[in-house]
Amino acid sequence: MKITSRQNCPIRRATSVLSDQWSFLIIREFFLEGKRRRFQDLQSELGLSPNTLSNRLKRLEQQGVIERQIYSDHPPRAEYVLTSKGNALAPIMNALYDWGTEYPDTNGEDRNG
Amino acid sequence: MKITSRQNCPIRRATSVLSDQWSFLIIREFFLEGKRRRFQDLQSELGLSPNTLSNRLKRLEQQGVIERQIYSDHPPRAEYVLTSKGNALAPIMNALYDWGTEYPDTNGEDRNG
DNA sequence: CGGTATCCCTATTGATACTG
DNA sequence: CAGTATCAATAGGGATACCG
Repeated sequence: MKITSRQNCPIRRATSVLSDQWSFLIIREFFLEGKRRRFQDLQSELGLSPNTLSNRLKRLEQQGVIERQIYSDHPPRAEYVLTSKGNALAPIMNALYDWGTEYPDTNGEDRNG
Repeated sequence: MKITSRQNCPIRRATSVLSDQWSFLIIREFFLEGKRRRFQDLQSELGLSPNTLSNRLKRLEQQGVIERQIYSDHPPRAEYVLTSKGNALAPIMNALYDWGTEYPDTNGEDRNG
């Protein structure tokens, strides 16, 4: 890692996308549960309210991490998939996984999920 | 990555520590600027208010990621260093760095720093 | 220098109800 | 099913002043 400038730092850019809990946890679901996730899947898996999930998904879509595919069926069906940019998060998720495995003792408060 | 349970997931544990922007960016400073960081160094480098920095440092210390060393000099001197647990974050930071380098185009709003 | 104490603003989140 | 609308609670964070 050869960071030379704090301005425009790659880590900063990365964490500006992954700035909050939900973004990480939503992306985790794609690696955990499968390539294609539906709105209600994510909601029940993560236990968040629909408006929060909607906001996070919109942001992630804007950032090019996930892609939304909507089918006008009845009932309607929406599927979210990782883009190549989203799939490229795998090393980060793996690194987080490894670290969380090696140091399981965080006194961080736990939520449902 | 073989996640079997959403409960007690290592990624969840990791992100509960690295839940916010500042934690990542504070830790980044240790890898960027050096092993030992002082309060004022971090504050001027990151451009945050002292109370916010104080809160983040306390939490990171509680979580065992950094260690606080206080010297009762005049003027007083405090130094923060990464613990082994904190140093073990290097792969995560590297992965974030790589991803942020490969995908520099996030429309995430930028701050100072 | 290394913080703490206030005050205040904003974003995030949950809860709930509702729509196409 | 896949969201949107609304209201309320909370935490994160900035600005500023102050203390040992």
